[in-house]
Amino acid sequence: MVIEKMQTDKISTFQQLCREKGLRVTPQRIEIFRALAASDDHPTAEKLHQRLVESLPTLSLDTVYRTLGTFSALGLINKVETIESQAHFEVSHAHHHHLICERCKKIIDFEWPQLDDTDLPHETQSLGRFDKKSLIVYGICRHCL
Amino acid sequence: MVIEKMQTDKISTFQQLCREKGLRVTPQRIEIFRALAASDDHPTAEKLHQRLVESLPTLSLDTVYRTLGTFSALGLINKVETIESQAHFEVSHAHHHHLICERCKKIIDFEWPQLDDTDLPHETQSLGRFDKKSLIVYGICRHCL
DNA sequence: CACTAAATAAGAATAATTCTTATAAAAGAA
DNA sequence: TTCTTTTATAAGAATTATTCTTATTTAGTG
Ligand SMILES: [Mn+2]
Ligand SMILES: [Mn+2]
Ligand SMILES: [Zn+2]
Ligand SMILES: [Zn+2]
Repeated sequence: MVIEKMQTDKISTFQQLCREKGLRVTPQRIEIFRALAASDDHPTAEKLHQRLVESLPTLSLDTVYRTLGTFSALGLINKVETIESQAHFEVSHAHHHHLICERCKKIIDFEWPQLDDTDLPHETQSLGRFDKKSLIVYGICRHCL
Repeated sequence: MVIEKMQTDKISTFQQLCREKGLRVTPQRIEIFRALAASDDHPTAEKLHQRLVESLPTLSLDTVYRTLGTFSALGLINKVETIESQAHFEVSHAHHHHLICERCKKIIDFEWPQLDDTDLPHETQSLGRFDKKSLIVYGICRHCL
């Protein structure tokens, strides 16, 4: 119930934002956003498409890619960096970092405000203006241990 | 001169390691390793190939990919994680992190031993056994500022 | 030198992503 | 609502990045 409400809120905030940015609110965009927001993993475009064709049988994979690109440009979602060939996505939320299991490739969120608040080492100052920290920690998840 | 010596050392260490691992020392492997070790950027397979065809005109792109894969499996080189489509590579050296310029996409190394030595937040303990930290910091390099 | 296993070149194949174009449908106006 | 304009979509073609297949070459070894 609370969860459903959160979902509804997320969706209407999303629709709001689309209108502000001059983007049309299409069923495809709503469903793609909803599906990604409902994911607790970090799905690929392909995976999302697989999940969505159930409810939108004519949805094309291209639309998923195109829409994820649009959302990403708006900062609504993030492309998660990994060394894998397929890109992974997530709805933007509280800034966080990722654990990646080297065996099953699962991506797990965790927060580390202490790191976020720490300044980079002094010598980086001369290299440019850098800020957004994204930490990836590799290891083995508890299911694979 | 000192640099040349370092290079020679790197190459012979490399040859040593190949033999230990039962890998044949081929001109292609030597040159690919040399080219990557001589790079101060983080080239893609394609970029490396472009650089190498000058000295090895028959070198195939496939060999570059295959060889980088082999080296990577040995831990001799690293695939650098970015959200870009093409993979970037570097010869393994002192553990370090990366600054990525959002404008020119340049990848810049920096070290942060303090981060390396800091334990992850307590709540990650239950998620598995994670250790290898890889920090990417996004921003604008000084040339693009 | 001769043998054998491993590596390579070349091009075909595959996987991931993006592009092209004809059609559909949102948003806004009448 | 209906009409108009503009944007988004579906479908499949195209492109890009990477990997595979196979015939040939070569490193390592005796
Ligand atoms: Mn995440
Ligand atoms: Mn590096
Ligand atoms: Zn795992
Ligand atoms: Zn730059």
